[in-house]
Amino acid sequence: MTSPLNLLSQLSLNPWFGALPLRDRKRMLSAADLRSLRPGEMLFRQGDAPGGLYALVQGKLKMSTLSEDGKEAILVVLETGTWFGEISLIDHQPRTHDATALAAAVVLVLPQPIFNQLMQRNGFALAIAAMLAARIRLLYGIVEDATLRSTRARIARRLLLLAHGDASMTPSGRPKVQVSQEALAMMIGISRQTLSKELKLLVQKSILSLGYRCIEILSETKLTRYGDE
Amino acid sequence: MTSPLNLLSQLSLNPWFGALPLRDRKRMLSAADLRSLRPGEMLFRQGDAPGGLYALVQGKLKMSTLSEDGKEAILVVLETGTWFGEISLIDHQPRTHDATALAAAVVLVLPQPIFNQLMQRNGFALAIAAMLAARIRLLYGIVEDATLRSTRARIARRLLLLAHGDASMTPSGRPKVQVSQEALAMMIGISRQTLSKELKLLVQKSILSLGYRCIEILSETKLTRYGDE
DNA sequence: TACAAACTGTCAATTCTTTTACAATTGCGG
DNA sequence: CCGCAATTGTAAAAGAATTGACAGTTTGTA
Repeated sequence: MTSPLNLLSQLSLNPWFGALPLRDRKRMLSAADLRSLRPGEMLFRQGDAPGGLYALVQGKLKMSTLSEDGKEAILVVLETGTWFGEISLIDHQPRTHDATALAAAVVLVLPQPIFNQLMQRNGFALAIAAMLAARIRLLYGIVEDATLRSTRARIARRLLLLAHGDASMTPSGRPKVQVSQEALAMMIGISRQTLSKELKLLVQKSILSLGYRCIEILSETKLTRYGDE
Repeated sequence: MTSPLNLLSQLSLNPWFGALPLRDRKRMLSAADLRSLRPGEMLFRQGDAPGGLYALVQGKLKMSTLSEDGKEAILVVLETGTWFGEISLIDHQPRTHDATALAAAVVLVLPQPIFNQLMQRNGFALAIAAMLAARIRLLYGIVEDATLRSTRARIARRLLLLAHGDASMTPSGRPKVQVSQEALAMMIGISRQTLSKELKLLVQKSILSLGYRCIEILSETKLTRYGDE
């Protein structure tokens, strides 16, 4: 399952990693270590010193921050294949978020020195720049949603975002978002109750169907329209 | 005022640009054109094809997006010396925001081909990566504020953010934020009336003093405490 | 200098969210 | 397979923000 060869092909499914020259990819895998996390275990905390570049090999990780008064904001839930943690490596500043395993997880850890070496190669630096640009576009979208869209529209848009980032599909081919309503509410920045009410509304319109820790999108088309206000 | 030499020293006040090797800085300036904008004129629009890398030489620019129903969200108001517009150059995707001159402005335009050439040099690519990382940290902060802080705290924090990005100081050395309340409200994502009420409250506590299109911060310390909820 | 346009202050009515509280359901570990 | 912990559904009361409306203020400019 985690033999070097399978790992290479599995991680290469990620478009960013897959587009790197084979040489770089092999170099990264051979220099990296695997680390297992139990559910609830933290990979790093906000404020920690940078430790390395990570790839999520198995399981789910949430990136979140806590406010002084104990409220939690979830920035994103990472899916298998995602690379993350590069910001701290680039600017040598503390980690911006807590990274916590939601389920048993395995991450690949590329030590900082190796990352620094790779960054000396211009092709790799350009690839990292492209990754950063993608992150920024994503964040622009989130900021835009937060500042000028209604709660209703933000729910729809976040669901679509999760559906795309998330590979898990139902047998019927419909996207299934596997997050608790509580966590989803924390991503959007609203209360669980408000979210619950809005979701019910979407169920009535047969745009969604709800399960335990799981939201199935029945009609992406309708949901998109819903997200346009 | 805009002679090549003055331009170099003026733009070098910006930490990012100032840290580039002199050779790169000269190369950039000699390859770039100046462009003047009248108040209200747009440098580019959301959805436009990438045109170049920009530096604001004089005046003020706002970066904003419009929603379908006509509401405007201002991401940021750029101050003199800021470089911007790099995302589209990196990922070759359309511009993410509208860029509009708030006052008569002058921008430096570095054509895309020159930018691409520079990116071939690893030192420059690393500098761009650092710039992107800084953008991402800023955005993380904005997202965090939007999702888990009260309106009150967000106002305080955004004022502090503007005060730092903004070089304009009063004779007494206190930071003065020169933005209309309407624009500030659009950045935070609240209505002008709500903002006005909160600002008055801050005036009563002698943390701020208000003028026409201008907010003076009397006590950064108190304002910071206020922003911590 | 007088006028128009842009900006600010304030209020009441309305809409939207959170909070608090509790019942019902689901899933997993022993 | 039973029970506990996590999750979801719902409702009423309280709290906040938006909307719409209008008066007062400042600025620049004709």
